[in-house]
Amino acid sequence: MTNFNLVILGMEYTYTIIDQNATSSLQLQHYLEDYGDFQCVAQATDHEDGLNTILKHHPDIVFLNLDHGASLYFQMVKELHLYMTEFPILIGISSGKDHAYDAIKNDFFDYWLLPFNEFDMRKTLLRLKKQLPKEHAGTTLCLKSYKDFHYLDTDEILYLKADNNSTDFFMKDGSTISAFKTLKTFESQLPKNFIRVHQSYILNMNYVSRINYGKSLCTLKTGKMQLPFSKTYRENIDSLKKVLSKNSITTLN
Amino acid sequence: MTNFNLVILGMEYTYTIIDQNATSSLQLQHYLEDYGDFQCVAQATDHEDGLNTILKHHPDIVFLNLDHGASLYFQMVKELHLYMTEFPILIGISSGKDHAYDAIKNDFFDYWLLPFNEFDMRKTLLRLKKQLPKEHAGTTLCLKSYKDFHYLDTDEILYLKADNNSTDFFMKDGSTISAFKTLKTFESQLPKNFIRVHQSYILNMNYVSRINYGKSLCTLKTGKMQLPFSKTYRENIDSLKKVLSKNSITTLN
DNA sequence: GAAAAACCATAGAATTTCTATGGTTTATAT
DNA sequence: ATATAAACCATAGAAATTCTATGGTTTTTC
Repeated sequence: MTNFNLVILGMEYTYTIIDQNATSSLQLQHYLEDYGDFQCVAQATDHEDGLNTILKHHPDIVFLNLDHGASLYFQMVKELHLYMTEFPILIGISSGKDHAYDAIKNDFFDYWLLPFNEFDMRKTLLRLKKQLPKEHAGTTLCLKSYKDFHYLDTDEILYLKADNNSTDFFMKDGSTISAFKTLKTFESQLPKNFIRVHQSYILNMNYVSRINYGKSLCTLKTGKMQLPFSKTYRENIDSLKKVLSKNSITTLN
Repeated sequence: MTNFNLVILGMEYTYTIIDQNATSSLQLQHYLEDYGDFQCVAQATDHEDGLNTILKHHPDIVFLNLDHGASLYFQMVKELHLYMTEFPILIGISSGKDHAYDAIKNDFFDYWLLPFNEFDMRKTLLRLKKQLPKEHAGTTLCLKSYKDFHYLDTDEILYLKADNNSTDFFMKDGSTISAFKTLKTFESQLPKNFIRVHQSYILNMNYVSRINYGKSLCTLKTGKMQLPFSKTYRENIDSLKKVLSKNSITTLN
């Protein structure tokens, strides 16, 4: 079910627009760009070019302007089934409702009336996200020992500390859990909001409230605990800063 | 994703019809009855009753006649979202195409024009089956020993023979594979086309070409091999006969 | 650049999974 | 119905896997 495109590009949906009208095509592109989460992989202006484009790029979504030669487009959609198993999501675009019936018959996901209406578009895209929930990054980690399976919600982990061969998990509720594996092994297993900042520490970005470059310390939201970071992992600290800055207004000097 | 109804009733889809018109409702019911795989769990004649019915029975599919008070039905569909997570498949029915646009906007799966057209209906139902493929009964069996995982396509298994604590699998290609488990354990693990016919045998119905009640023997298609069945498993032999007869013309005396 | 700590390979301990045995129950077939 | 045969079950020891401690090596810290 999960599309290759979605996997390698993270959470983004890829799409293709098939539209004779360059203006509406561009409008749509701009909107989707603003919206985020969508990436244009190709465009086409007629059904033949469109078929080729879809087969070449396997987009997650195909937008079709049905105003000119609708029947050819519907034919194209039927032909697509000959070649594809993972079928793209189809969204029709038209200045009238005349093609709505054929659209539903051809398994279209939605139908937009021109001129574009941001409200309608937003509704469709939200419905799409609801229906195709992207792998919300394995948010649970399993520590197993023999027949014991310990499932941790990674959102509950504040940070990890290396202790020779084993690793201690420090949880939000104050508990600590030990696992007999090196910190390095968890570096690759944990979701990307976990970053290594020190020889002995991996921390959950979601709990960092402060980065002090002078003292080389990160402060956590919970209990104002302080953890060191070091030169080796400077790049990770920078990306941490970038993520944190994204959602805040920086008070500069 | 798998609906509770679907699980306990095997492969059948449950449905509800909401239709003021008793005639079309009955027509639809009859068609679905003939088609098989569909089971009516309730009916309603208006949007209020319909809402209640859907929430009570959680049908897999809801058929809606939109000819009278379409807007009320669309409102009902919107309200449904407040209460349900596993949303039913919606199929609109109408004498005209006027509601097709609203239907697609409300996430309808399909839209049928009255009078009913068997071809259209069949197409929709096949599309539905394609999209919601029922658990096609784990057709592959895994024999594991330590870190060795041996996957068998159950379609390749002719029969199983007990050998004290272990079980021998006799395959289509002539090979035999041993597993250290009793025949009984496989009785429950294998798909339902496997039946126990003897203290020492389980066989794949798909390879049975003959049942001889006089000699208490089953003959297999491959190599004309003969396996005994016994009194204890007489009921299973009868259901085997029933299945085989279903797809053949019996020459009676 | 010295000290500390993570990392890695390995070997023995802990645990689980598998197979053989004998006794018990159930099924077969005359 | 009954003697015979074979599946079934529990169990115990064997085999395989998984885990943890040790010491040596490499990397990191300050």
